[in-house]
Amino acid sequence: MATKRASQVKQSVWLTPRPARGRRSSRAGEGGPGSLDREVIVAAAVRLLDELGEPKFSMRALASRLDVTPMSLYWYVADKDDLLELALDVVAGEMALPEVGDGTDWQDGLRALAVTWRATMLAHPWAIRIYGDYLNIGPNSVRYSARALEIARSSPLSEADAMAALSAIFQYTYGFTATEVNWAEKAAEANGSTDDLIEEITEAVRDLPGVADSGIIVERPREPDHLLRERDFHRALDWLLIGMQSGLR
Amino acid sequence: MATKRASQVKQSVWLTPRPARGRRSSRAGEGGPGSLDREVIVAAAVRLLDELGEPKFSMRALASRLDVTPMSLYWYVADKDDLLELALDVVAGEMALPEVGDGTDWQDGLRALAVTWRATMLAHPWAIRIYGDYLNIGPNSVRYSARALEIARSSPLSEADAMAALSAIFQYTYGFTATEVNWAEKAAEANGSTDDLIEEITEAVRDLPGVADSGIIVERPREPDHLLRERDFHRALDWLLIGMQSGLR
DNA sequence: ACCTGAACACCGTTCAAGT
DNA sequence: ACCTGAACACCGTTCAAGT
Repeated sequence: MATKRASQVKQSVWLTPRPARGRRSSRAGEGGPGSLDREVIVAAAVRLLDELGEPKFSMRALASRLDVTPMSLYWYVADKDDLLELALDVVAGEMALPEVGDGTDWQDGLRALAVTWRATMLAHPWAIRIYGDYLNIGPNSVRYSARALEIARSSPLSEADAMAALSAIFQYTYGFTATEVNWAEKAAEANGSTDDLIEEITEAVRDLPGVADSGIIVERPREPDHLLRERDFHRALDWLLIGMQSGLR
Repeated sequence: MATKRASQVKQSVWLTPRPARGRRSSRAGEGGPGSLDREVIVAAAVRLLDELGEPKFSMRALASRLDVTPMSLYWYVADKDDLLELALDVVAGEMALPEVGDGTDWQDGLRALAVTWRATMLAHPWAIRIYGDYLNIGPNSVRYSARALEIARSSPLSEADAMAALSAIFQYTYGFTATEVNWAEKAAEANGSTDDLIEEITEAVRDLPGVADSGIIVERPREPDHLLRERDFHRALDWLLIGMQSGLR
């Protein structure tokens, strides 16, 4: 990730689309070793990433999952970076595209864009970790971005404001979801729920130098974390949308 | 990162603070090999991370920079994770704390919190990449968080809204800055400015399948990127603050 | 055309040993 | 108390070789 060719903008698989190699789906659904294929490899990568998480995922682990030598993968993908970029676009393909136009409100549209993005990333926590390392211009990502553009432009906002609105919604959603995923992963490592972890951390932080002696009160929320999270996520979206609206007069 | 002890919540150096080992600053400013110290190591780590970036930083590289064997570092820090967590708190120490109370507006306070956080992270791009992997409860981080709490509570918002407001500001700022850093890093890899990169990508994306044939117009902004970024960053903060304000009546 | 084996240049970290 | 050397269990990727 981000450790790529040091020169031009070949920064993406999608900009130098070598054709997928391997048997071109002759007799579909054959299975078993030997039936390698770029799509098969990428699909297996997504599943293994879901299983192991990004830090434990490796080319070697993927190869052994597919019952081949690590190096055989390199017949189909240029390197690990390219494979991950392909995997990201598979994930992007899972995002439900919100409707646009006539009946639907642009504010509902923007919210729906945020909601589907978050849901998809929560389903593949590794994806949000590497998301920023790639351009995300695969067919599925592009489809999503195009719809996002349409929705933003269907609003009464100026072109500049519409673009800023899209960025704002997206960057907030990115930050929120990344934080969310990190807590979930920390909780999983501690073999507990996010609530347990928050409880423990809150206790511990209370006794920290600089906290105990200052006047700050550190309270843990009295509400289950996932409910609070849901509410807070939408509350900030409300705030953003209200703010956007307000500029219209 | 995130590859830690699989059991309890010893998830942070700060929760199990082994005393820093090494000569306790006898005759300060001695320099040269042999004058190892936890602080010296962490400071060197920050500098090397600034220089190399996170992906190229390694315990071995740090050791060779300090003219010692890799393993000598492990006398002072438990592992790489702990070292990075310590480095992150050094960075947190660079954040300017906004004033709170009487004279100053809570909205200006929240904005200042976002601005200083972003500025600090832009100065140490590696920091934002690993930020989410740690609890960030070192003394400097805690000082910042405490001030953030004070500012939020100085607002007329309800306790719940004040907490949600803080999250919203922070998560938006995190998302915005992370995106910003990623673009800057991609530009650096391509040996060009962010503007050049955006230009090239925009051109390339235009010709992509699914873009060319659809009706979407992909235009590049007519304004230098850093200006646009500054404006957009603050515009979304405006929107959030307007939204928060609006709930008060 | 597709896959393998050996090898290279890396990692973080262990352990026992040196001073 | 502090530092080292050798070794282990990993990485991604090269290259030449097999079929």
